[in-house]
Parts: sequence; structure tokens; C-alpha cells
Amino acid sequence: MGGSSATPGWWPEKGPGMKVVAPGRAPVTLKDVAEHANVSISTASNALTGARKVGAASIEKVLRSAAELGYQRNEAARSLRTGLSNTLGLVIPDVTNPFWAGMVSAIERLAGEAGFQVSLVNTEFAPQRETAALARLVTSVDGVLLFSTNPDAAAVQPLLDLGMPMVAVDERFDLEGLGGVYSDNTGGGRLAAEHLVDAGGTVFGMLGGPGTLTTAAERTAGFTAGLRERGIDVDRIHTVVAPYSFEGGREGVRRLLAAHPDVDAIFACTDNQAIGATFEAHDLGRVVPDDLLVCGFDDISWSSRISPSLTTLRQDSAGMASRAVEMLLDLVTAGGSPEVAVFPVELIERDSTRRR
Amino acid sequence: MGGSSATPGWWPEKGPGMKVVAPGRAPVTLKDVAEHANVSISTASNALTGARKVGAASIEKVLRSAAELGYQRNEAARSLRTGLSNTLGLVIPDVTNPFWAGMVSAIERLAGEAGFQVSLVNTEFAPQRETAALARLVTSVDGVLLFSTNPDAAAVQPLLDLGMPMVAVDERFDLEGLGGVYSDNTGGGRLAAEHLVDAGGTVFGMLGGPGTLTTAAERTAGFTAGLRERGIDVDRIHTVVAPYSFEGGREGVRRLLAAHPDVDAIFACTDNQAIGATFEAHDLGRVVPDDLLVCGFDDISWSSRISPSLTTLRQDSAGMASRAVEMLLDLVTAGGSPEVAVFPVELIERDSTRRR
DNA sequence: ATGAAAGCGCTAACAA
DNA sequence: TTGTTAGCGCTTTCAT
Repeated sequence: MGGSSATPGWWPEKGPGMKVVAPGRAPVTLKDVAEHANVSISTASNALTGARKVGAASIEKVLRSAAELGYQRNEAARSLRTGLSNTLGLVIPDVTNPFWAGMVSAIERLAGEAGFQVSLVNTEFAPQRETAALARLVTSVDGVLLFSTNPDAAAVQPLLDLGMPMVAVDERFDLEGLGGVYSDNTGGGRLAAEHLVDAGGTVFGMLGGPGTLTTAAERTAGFTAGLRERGIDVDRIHTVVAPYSFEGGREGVRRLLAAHPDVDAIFACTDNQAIGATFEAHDLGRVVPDDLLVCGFDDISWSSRISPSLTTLRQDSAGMASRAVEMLLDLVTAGGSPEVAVFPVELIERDSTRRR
Repeated sequence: MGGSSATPGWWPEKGPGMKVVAPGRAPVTLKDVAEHANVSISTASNALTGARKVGAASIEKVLRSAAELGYQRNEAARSLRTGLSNTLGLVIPDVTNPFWAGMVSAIERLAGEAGFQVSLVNTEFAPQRETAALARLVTSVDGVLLFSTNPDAAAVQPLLDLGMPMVAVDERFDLEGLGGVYSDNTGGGRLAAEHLVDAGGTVFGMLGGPGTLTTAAERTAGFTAGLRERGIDVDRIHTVVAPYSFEGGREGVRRLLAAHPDVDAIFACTDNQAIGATFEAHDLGRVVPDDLLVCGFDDISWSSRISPSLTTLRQDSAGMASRAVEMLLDLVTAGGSPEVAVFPVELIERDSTRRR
């Protein structure tokens, strides 16, 4: 006879290898539970999962045996059999960005409440990490929440073709079959424009973001459109591109003010940038808000803590996280069809645009 | 005959159910690849994994077939067979805390480079979430990085008994068989004490943390020991307990100063707390550093951005993350024996303890 | 209400 | 160097 005699994995090998140092016994399997409870394996399985009706006495015996033996279901086996992993993939650019960290926290909690694990990938804005992550997740998760910094249909379409439920969040990804949960970035940009004009801005600087970021494109577009609607001429609108980070904001505003010293109002794509911009402006001898109005986007908690406190467009991150998980789980468990939800943003007026 | 005719999972069912809406075909299996390449299934497997020697021609054929068919290995099946999931569990209290967010980012990158996924659990300091997470991870990951806010041997010992490689990080967990990567919290507390005395502090406030946090206990112990060594009497040392958050710092310092208005130097267990304390002190009419010296712990990026910039004890988060992953992977792949590493902390002197 | 057994896709032992 | 096949632990069909 052929067949394996290996006892794979990290528990003690009985073979000649015996390399695994860890003490301990092999995990308790369903078979062990069934034998201990004097029922069949299928009865044990059904007693634990509730997949079909089982006698009260059997349930009792099985549950006690399971507890007594410390049984933990082997997820890999269940996953292989059912095709479901009870895991959600979460692909996100940067967990150290407070806005995204909040989303991760909320998403993990909601997923956990629904019985799903979360497999996290932090792409650090690298397109190849995003692509590679998707390829690897396809066989190991039931659905994907994708914060894409590099919307690449060639990377996503294969998963969609396989029927993988996916919801794009935050960064827009327009693809048939892909759900979406976004903020109204264009509307937010427009609100920023109107507010900065009302606050007394005359020459405007836009701290945009990398070209592949749809949020950056939309916020920039909304901002310039809003300014134009208020009668601001294009030669009084200056745009500069910078990473979505504190340092990006510092460096961006340095370039912006060097090229256009007459800028007196700045809209940044993220609070991280806006805060960096505020600090750099201070170091350059500009007083916010008197010499320079600054408005951000996100409303991270630090925005109300710095001095001057930062005017910003608040995204409903809790609502978005909740809707995204709900939408994805609906696709996973009920096979619903993908939807797109757009959340309004709210202007939070603070000191950085309040001239004395 | 028995046997299943189900086509499980999220790809199209052929059965009468037909509830899954998603279009697409069933995933390509290794068998498909082998047939397409005209080799046996084991040759295909070995060509892809390199587990044993395969002829160059076969490798060529298999790789081309795999690429052509878009083959992705079924991780559940591989995991069931080998007992390895290529996944690391990461149990952490709060990803919105910048210090922990940085650790998550570094850990995910290092794990990814080694070919491991990361299953994230954000416990939000809830003991039951931590316990539940460990129970669930035991069958689905190859190793666990545990930032425990509730070191409970009863929850961890079962995993250790099963031989699960585990490394405690940041928060100490003294248990035979458990690896550890910590900062020298006691030494850090002592450094803070010496620095605050040198900076002119006379009555000292300690913003401690919840009782189950070992970092809080160690930093507090080091701080008071350091003060005693400098001849400070116990009645000039006042300790208050507060959560590891900005709001915790605000609220803690409010209580502290209400009870002991003569406090003129504060050491907080985390920068989050210290920054909250600084803001609250400001709101209470105290000037930092002139009326009140403040020293934090962590050196999150915001500490150098606020005004006044925050003196703090820098933890080597990159080094710790790297060492923790390395240690865990060593346990997982080489079966090494668990070690404990303690990283020194460094005093970063900034404006919050520099009197003019 | 329960049991027997097939088989998910893969790896690895065994055979050639 | 390659092929054949057992079996990882579980769910689920089929039979009772």
C-alpha cells in the first residue's frame, strides 16, 4: 500500500525527522470527539454546526466531549470542504495613516462580530504589492475589501471572473461587478472651495495627491470646479502633487509657496498633508490662518488637537466601514449584486480658516 | 454509493440552488494544470513547489500551463495536507494608536517578504476578545505575535501545549515556551525620572496605565525607583491610572492636578497620554514646560509635531518588529527554542522638558 | 435521528 | 525522473 504516514505540521512528528522541538500532542479532531461521545462523525459534526437536526442527548454528549477534549475545528479542512474560509481580505495602503487605521479597526470589529477573520495587507502604495496581494488572496479569502491606490483592472478582473466578492472602499474603482463605498470627494472639494473663498482666500493652492489616487483627482476636480463657479480665474489656482503624508504636506507646501508666494489659501487632500503644510508654513514664517488659510480632508483626531485646529472635511469613516463590511458580507453569504454607496462629507470649521 | 455531488463555495453551483449570482467558472486545480501539461499531478506539484527534482522540460510545460490557465494554488488544501497555513496571527490592542500602527505596518511587511499572510485581530483591550482570538487562531495560523493586554496563562497555555509558536511583543508575558520581545520599560522609567529631576521637577505625577498592562507597571516601577534613588520622597510622587489614549491623558492629568496641584513634572506611560496631558494642562492654564514638565514614552511621529514638542523615551519599534517576526518565523520553520529579547529605550529630549 | 463513506485539492510516501 | 495513490479533517449526500 502507498499512502502517507507523515504527521504534518508543527505538532510532534513521529517520523525519523523529529525536528520539531515543540512539546505537545496532536490536535484533537472531530473523530476524537465523536469517539469520546460515542456517536458517529457526522452526528458530531452536525451537533456542532447545527447543519441538521440532532437528538438532544447527542448534542449534549458531543458538546461535553468537545469541551472536555478542547476541540477546535480545523479551519483548513472545513475550508477545503466548503470552499469558504470565513476570512475577509483587507487591502489598504497605509495603516499608520490615522484615517485608514480607524477604518481597519472598525472593519476588523465588524468582521469579527460576523465570525470572519481579517487577512491584512498593507501595500504602502506599491502597485506590485497590491497586485500580488490580490493574487494571493484569491484562494484564501471569501471576499475582499480593496482600498486601491492603483486601480488596475487587469489585477482585479480575474478575481471577479472567479466570482470573488469584492468591494472597493475609499479609492474609487469603477469595474462591473465590483461594489463600492466612497465619500463624495468632488462635493467635498467644492465645499472646501466655497469655504476658503468665504474665509477670504484670494489665491489658491491645491495640495493634490499621486496621479493614481482617485480621491486626489476627485477632490482636486471638485475644488477647482468650486473655485471656478465662484468666479476665481485659473491663474489664481495652483496645484502641486504630494504624497498623502505629513512629510508630503511639508514638502508640497514648500514647493507651492516657492513657486507661488502669493498663495493665501490651501486645500489639502488629506489632514496628514494639511497638518504638515501648517507646520511647514509656520517654519517658513507664515501665520495660519492670518497669512494662509488651510483646509484638510478626513477629520482625523489630530486635526482638532494641533494648534491652530484644522478646518477639514469629515468623512463618515464609521458609516463607510459598516456599509462596506455589510455589503461585502451580503455578497459573500447572500450572493447579492454589487452596489455603490457614496457618503456625504461634512465641513468642520476650525481655527485654521478663521481669521481674527 | 455515497459521496458528495456538491460544488461548494462561491463559484457557480450546478445544483438546483443556483443562488450564487456571480458569473465565472470553477477555479483551476492542479489536476487541470497537470492534464494540460501532459504530466502527472505530482510532477506538476513538484514543478511548482520545487519540492523534488523535476526535468527541465516538465518544469517548462507545467509553468506555462499554470500561467495559461491562471492557476492559483488552493491554500486550504495545501494547508490541510501540510498542516501549515503560511499565516501569522497578529493580536494587538489598538491599531489606531500610532505606536502599534507602526508595528503592524512593519510586521505585515516582514511577514509578507517571508511569504506569510497576516491575520489581524484588534482586541480594543477587551480580555474576552483576546481570549477568543487565540482560540480561533489556533487552527488557522502557524504562529502568533501577541501584544497582550491581559496576560492570561489559561488562554495561552493550550496553544503552547499544542506546540503553537508564539512570541509576546511589547506587553510582557512570562510563560515557559513563549518567546518575548520587549522594551526596557523599567530602565525607561528610570531615565524619565532622572531627566525630570535634572530638568527641575520637584513634585512628580505619574500617568500610569490599566493594571493588566505590564508596560504600565514596569514604567511606573522604574519611574518611582528612579525618583527614590534621586532622593525624592514618596509623598512627592503621585500616581494616577488612565487608559493609553489621548483622552486618557487629558482625563488623567485633570484628576492628577485636581488632587495634587503642586505637581510640576509628569511622566506618562505613552505619548498619546502625554500629548493629551499637555493639551489638558494648557486648557487648565498651565504652561508646558514652565509650569509643568511632561515626558512621554514611545516617540510616535506626532510627538515632534505638537507644540511644545514632546520629550519622550523612544522605543525601537522597527527593531522590535523585525526581531519579533524573525523569532517567530524561526520557531515556525526551524523549530528553535523561544527566546526573550529586551530592547533599550532612548531619551529624546525636546521642548516639553526644556525650561526657558 | 443516525451512520457510512465520498471527496474537496493538495503533498508526500511509495513504486517504477 | 516520473507516476500512482493515500489521506490530511471536515461536510454532506446517501442509505438506513
